[in-house]
Amino acid sequence: MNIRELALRSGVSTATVSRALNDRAEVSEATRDRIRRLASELGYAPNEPARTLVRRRSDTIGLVWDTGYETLGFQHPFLQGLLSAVRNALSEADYHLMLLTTSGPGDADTTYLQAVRRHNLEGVVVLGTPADNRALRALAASDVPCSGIDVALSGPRTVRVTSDNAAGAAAAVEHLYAQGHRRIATVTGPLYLPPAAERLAGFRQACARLGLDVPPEYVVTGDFFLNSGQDAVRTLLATEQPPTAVFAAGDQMAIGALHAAADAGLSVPGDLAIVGFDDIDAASLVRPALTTVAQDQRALGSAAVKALRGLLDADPAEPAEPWIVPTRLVVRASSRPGA
Amino acid sequence: MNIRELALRSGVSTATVSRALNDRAEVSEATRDRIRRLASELGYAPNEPARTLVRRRSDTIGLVWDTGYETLGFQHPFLQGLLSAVRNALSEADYHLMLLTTSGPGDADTTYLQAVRRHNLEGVVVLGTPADNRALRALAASDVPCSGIDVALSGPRTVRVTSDNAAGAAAAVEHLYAQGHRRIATVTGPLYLPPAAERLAGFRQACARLGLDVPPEYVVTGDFFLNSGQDAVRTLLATEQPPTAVFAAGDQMAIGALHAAADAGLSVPGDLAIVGFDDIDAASLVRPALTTVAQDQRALGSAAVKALRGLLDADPAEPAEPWIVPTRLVVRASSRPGA
DNA sequence: CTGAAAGCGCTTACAG
DNA sequence: CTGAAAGCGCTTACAG
Repeated sequence: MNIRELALRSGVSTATVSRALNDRAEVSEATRDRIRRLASELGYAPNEPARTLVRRRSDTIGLVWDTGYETLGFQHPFLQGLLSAVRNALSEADYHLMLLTTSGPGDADTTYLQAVRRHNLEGVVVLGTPADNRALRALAASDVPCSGIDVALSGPRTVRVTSDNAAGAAAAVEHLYAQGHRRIATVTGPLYLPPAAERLAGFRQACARLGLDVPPEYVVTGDFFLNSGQDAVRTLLATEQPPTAVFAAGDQMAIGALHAAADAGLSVPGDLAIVGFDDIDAASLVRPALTTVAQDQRALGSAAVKALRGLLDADPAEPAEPWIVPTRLVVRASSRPGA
Repeated sequence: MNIRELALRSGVSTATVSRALNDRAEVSEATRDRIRRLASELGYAPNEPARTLVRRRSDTIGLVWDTGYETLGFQHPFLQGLLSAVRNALSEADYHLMLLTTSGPGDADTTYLQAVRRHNLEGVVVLGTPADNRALRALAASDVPCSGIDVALSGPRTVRVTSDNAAGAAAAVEHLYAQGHRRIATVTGPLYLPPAAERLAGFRQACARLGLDVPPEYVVTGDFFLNSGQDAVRTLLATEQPPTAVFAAGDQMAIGALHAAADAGLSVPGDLAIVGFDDIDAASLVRPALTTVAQDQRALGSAAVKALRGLLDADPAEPAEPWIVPTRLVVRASSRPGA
């Protein structure tokens, strides 16, 4: 069933069918309704490749989801929910979604860009990928609109979407302060990563605002993985004036902190309160359940899509402002004295 | 840059360019090499929609990833890794991947099927979706080849890919037996789900083989979520002859079991050994770290792709055999006495 | 081994 | 408001 058959059956030309189906103003209401009814009766579905060919646009967005082959390094703890959110936001905006890959470990040079050209993709959303790969750099440097969630893409038509890391960290500190804590330490992520740096900045600002002293030994650098959190808290507990609360800039590190506290015979939150960041699945599974700064995956996904659409309409000359998405503090047992 | 320009620059016809780029036998080696070199110099990328239009095939596979809008119910604990695996396997086989959605909560009738027709998709991989939705049923019932990972699709050209649940459960029992346990209980998933039923069957078979008695109260039905595991173990510990080991058919339930043991003042694995299934992230984050039957996500992904390709070539009349992927027991502290 | 031509299924000026 | 015609960028019999 193609448009010609449908035209024959409706007794009009293919041009009229096309106009009816695409809701063009020129077609009379009666004809339009008749054709549409017939189309859905016959189960007619327009051939998208043909439409793309002639319209020179595909209504399709590409998705870069990780660095291809075997990079385990830094992975978003919640890529899954993020992907759903992006998918939903995109389909609400009537876009299709194509998953992009670099074909293999080696030749990953302009593969993303090639895919974009080949399929007439209108833009790309980049999720939780280390930005240091050639294919991605080439893509960002091109004129293809790219929206990166927690990825700082550098290029003429790129935009970054991120949680409000600073405000989230500050909320964690304020919460601990409200519980009576005055000696609050932090375990950071690798500071060359923007989210890690921003969370630390938010931590410092909040402490300053509240008049809390942050001795240098209260800031320990981790790597977002469990062991680094455990080591960091071990170190913190060995200081002369150990903290009574720790803000870990990622949930895995916070869980490591939980383990270190247990190893030291400390009760959480009684002897040491702990707050994480992200709200990964494990945060609500461990014991005590982890208080954490939750990222709003759905909002991130829809912001990424909105940001991308902004890019599509915008003047390419003007750099796009980053989109900052609010976080939400989820208080659980690891910081709640009453628990 | 399109094929006409490239043809002009190479001094041959578009037909010859097409043949060279598609590696047809009729073209002379010299011409082919010259054209290919020029193409990559000029950064020529063929227009896929145009190719799809004329070839009537898109080299693209669709992916159904969940039931669209807001179904939280049963979610694969590791959809993320699975998706990467499918993506990699597909791109190795030179297929592109399109993410499919039902447009919204209501009108999800033939949306998947429509998308397949519109985009000329050659098949669909279905991941961790409750199969009880109309769009998916319509898709499975059609002549579109569908490969479901842990989803039993019913239709003429469908195939199921799944972990070897029975063998995995049996391996868990054998491991516990080898540690000296003779009173082993299980917490199952909802038994209308094939994986849950198969894990229980494997558990029973292994017990029978080893001559272990399984009193009825040693089989408790859960729902794959944490609380049900916790409740189940509470119940088990209240029996006259409490088990010394528990096999939980999912990691979340196993973590719940850990909590129940802790609540009862029991040490794990000393007083109660616990083994889970899946190897979700949290399994290695909790304490004691969880012994579990790991599903091989990469193998599942590539099996899904192979199964789908098998379907593409196969005689539609013959029902496809399910693909069964081996699991791997990951021994951690929750069952290792020495730990 | 190569080229001229037809055609894949649509959309969109252009003319009426 | 509608139709005839051109054309989007490719591939593939067909002829040579």
